[in-house]
Amino acid sequence: MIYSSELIKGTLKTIVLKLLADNKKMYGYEITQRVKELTLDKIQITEGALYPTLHAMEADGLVTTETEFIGKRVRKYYRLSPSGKNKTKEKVSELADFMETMKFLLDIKTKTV
Amino acid sequence: MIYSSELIKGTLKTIVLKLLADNKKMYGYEITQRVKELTLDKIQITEGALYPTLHAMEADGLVTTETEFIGKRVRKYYRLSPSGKNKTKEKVSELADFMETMKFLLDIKTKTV
DNA sequence: TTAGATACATCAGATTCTTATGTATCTTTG
DNA sequence: CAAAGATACATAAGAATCTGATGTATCTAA
Repeated sequence: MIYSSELIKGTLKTIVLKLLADNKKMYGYEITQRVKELTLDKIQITEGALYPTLHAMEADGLVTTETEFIGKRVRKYYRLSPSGKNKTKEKVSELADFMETMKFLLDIKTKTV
Repeated sequence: MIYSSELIKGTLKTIVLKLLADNKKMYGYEITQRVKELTLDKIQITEGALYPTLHAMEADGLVTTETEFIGKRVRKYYRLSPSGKNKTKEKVSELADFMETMKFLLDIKTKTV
């Protein structure tokens, strides 16, 4: 089962930030594979969604980049900046909080009508 | 604190379905207020987002509607259809599953680099 | 009487994802 | 060794969905 894409909307940035916080530096393709692997294929980040997001994060100063060559092939590594680290904390705790709220909403049993 | 709007994207439909499952019938404005109240103002559904969603759910046969007059003012009640009830189960369990996965992702401590 | 709440609805613009396309290299397999 | 598949980047048209504004109308409380 793969989660419907709407569900993943809004969490992509948080996922990427968290992965970068745990792994010092990662490149785009690696992020897509890592997420796929960690979630047993249930979350599949497409490159069309990821690359623009990474570029936006770079433009926002949340990450810095380093280009590395593996043979003749280029790899672009992303690394959290200090403000990216702060952003990660914010986003992760906001998502954790949000999930608590959603859990509460979904468990409501009391009929009010 | 109000959750960033991206976070709520993708869960709106599920929230509405679940509320309808717990409350037989509700009208649009009531849904916005109930969510606001249940989440202590942390989730605020705007009418611009809600009404198109309700209309789409009606077009999809997930809900039926009844119009009622309160004085001279109209109220449009929404009620789950049988397929809407099934959809609710699907959506709620998918979201619960997704949240488990996200929790796991956000808690990853093992550094792999 | 006037501001705020109740209650519906639509829509331009913004954001963000999907899907496809494009380029290029490396590796595995028949 | 040729072809397919994986690795790795990137962009872009179109779709979907939300924001924020606007519009209409009624009811209630100050």
